[in-house]
Amino acid sequence: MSLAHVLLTSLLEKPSTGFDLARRFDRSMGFFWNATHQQIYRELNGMLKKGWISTLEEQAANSRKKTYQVEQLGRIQLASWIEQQSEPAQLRDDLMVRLRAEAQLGGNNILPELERHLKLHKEKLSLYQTIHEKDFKNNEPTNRVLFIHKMILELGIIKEIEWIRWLEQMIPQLKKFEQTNEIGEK
Amino acid sequence: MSLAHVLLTSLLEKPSTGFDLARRFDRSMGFFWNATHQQIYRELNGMLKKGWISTLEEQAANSRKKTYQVEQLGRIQLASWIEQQSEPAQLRDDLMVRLRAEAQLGGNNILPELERHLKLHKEKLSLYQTIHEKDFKNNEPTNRVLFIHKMILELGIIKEIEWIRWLEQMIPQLKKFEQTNEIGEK
DNA sequence: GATTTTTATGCAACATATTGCATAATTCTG
DNA sequence: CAGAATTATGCAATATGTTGCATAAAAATC
Repeated sequence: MSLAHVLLTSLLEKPSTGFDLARRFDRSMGFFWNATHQQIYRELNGMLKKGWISTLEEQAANSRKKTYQVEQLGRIQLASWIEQQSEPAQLRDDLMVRLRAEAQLGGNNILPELERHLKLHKEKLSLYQTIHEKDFKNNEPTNRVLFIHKMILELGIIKEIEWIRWLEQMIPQLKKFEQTNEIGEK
Repeated sequence: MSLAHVLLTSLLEKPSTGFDLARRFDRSMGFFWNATHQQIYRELNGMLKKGWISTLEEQAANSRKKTYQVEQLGRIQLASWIEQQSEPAQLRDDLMVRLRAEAQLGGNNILPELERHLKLHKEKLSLYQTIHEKDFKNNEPTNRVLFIHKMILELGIIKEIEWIRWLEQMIPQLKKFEQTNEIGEK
């Protein structure tokens, strides 16, 4: 159960509302974890009941907005969770399944989807690069926390670059097979 | 629900038992999809009920072993599923969460885990490279199916290489921070 | 100032995944 | 050939994730 621990980490950085957290998942957080607002609200309520987090009292009474902060119990929980081992993230990549299925069944309808993904990866890369420029202009952060954040972001950037490179190799070669077929049919 | 479609694709390649399929997930299949034997058996039973697959009759009667094959309904299902769009796989990487959490809480206990992951990625790379050498000795497959299989495998290889490269950059730099701390404390 | 959009939270139902346990045939090993 | 390891399947309980819907305050737009 690490969604809870992602949220705890995020809340340690800055007390936030569920909505804020959801937004952060769409940005810097998003490339190593994702969650819908539903999951986030449910998890926040769960952690509140367990006493890992609490709401700030200073909220305007008429608003539904709730800002959460980490309690001592949450810190202890997070610290002990860090010690645990975990296996490398295992992929579940729909596009690869489709590619392999399409290879098996024949047809050549996968190209538009590959091109769509190429575009999406380029957009994501561009987003990460913008964040990188904004947050890490100066080359070598002396601060350990900043260094780790920088490295995590750079891993995200590398992954997007590799996707783009792979797709840009894949697409023209699949097109070649398509042409070969057309010629063959004539 | 694409586990079903992974299994269909796998069964199209070769009629298999649940156990066979589970084993294949640990190998070439594993880097773009994973599943426990539990999920696989449950899904196979589900697909059997829906008539997407059937068992081969020729089984020895006294054995519990069941070999499944794809039915016409399964083929149709798979073909129509291929047409659908899907978003790029979203990561959920425990190690990145731990890194960021540890950055936030302080401490420097994450190094052994990073080193363990480095070892695991090297092992996986080595496994993929063995498969690559075995299956794709000749450089350019003229067969479209083989070409796709080769490219998928190469994506897996690239990803492992990038992990290794990243971890090998990360580990010594974190060690430097550790040393700096020790000197600071003297 | 009425309407739309964005911010903000949540329930309920359903789908999918994980974990621990249980079972039994088959093959390997001493 | 007895015992251990591997092959082979599955139930039940729990945990986690997704989808569709509902609500309402606050801010922006017309």
